[in-house]
Amino acid sequence: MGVVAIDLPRPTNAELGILRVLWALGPSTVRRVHEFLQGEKATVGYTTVLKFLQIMHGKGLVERDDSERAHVYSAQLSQDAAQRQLTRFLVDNVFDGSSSQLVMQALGGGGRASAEELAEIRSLLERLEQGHS
Amino acid sequence: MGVVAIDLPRPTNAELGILRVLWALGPSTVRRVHEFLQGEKATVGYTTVLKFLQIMHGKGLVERDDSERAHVYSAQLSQDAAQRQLTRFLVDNVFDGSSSQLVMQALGGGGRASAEELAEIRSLLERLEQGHS
DNA sequence: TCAGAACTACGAAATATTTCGTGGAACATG
DNA sequence: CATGTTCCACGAAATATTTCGTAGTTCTGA
Repeated sequence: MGVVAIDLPRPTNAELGILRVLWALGPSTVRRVHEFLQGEKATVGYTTVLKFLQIMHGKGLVERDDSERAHVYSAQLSQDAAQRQLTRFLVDNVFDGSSSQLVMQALGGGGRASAEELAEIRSLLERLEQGHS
Repeated sequence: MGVVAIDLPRPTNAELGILRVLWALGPSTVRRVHEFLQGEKATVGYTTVLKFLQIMHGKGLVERDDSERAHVYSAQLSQDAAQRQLTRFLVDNVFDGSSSQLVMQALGGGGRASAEELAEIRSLLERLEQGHS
């Protein structure tokens, strides 16, 4: 189905934009999401945000608590899961299946990584090298 | 422009599918691209591939040599550039701007990475740690 | 030469995505 | 209670993406 070898349906750009807000704020009303978006750069109408949330709810990307008049939405697709899915997508379709190529790219590419982060990566690396005895 | 903070226009899924073939084969005719795609899984018509190549040429994603009857297309967006762009997109929009989080994900996540690749990563890591003195 | 094969260009249908506006219900308050 | 505000549902326009089919041209081989 489709030219690209893909199974999992990636969130669209706009959906990602909404999810980012939900990940940052936690469960939120439409108004909160909308206000957050104003604060950034996007000029997007209130009902646009509402509509997206409704669509995403239909797709199962967000949960809805409609016990109050102002419905509260929360991400159903966790940030962690999205990270896994999209990283896999990138590896499979742009990095010839080589996750270490992606690592090289992410580490090298103008990357700002603190000493702490580098240490964390190193420790993970050492654990992996252990398993490679 | 749009809810997601993005400037660079990502290639669409189908476009990525075509680019992958061009990256793998190098400059190719429509027929070669189409045949390669058959070999995989996709069931896609010849004129569909042709149309995509034309559209992508219009967008500047591929180059066209039409000196022969069978035009030869080649990726204008290099695999390397696509890797940079999409990695940045992922970092910015899904990893809160933290490329090392992406590294952790790519390294950890079910990753198969050979000993050689790990060594390469380690060496890059050490170079980065140098710069952090 | 002439039928078929190989190509390109183009139109257009079918979806998917993105974006609001309108209408009506629920709520707050002077 | 009258009226302005807040909120949701829904319709629908504008665009973008994905996919072919048809028409017309050029080439090839019997």
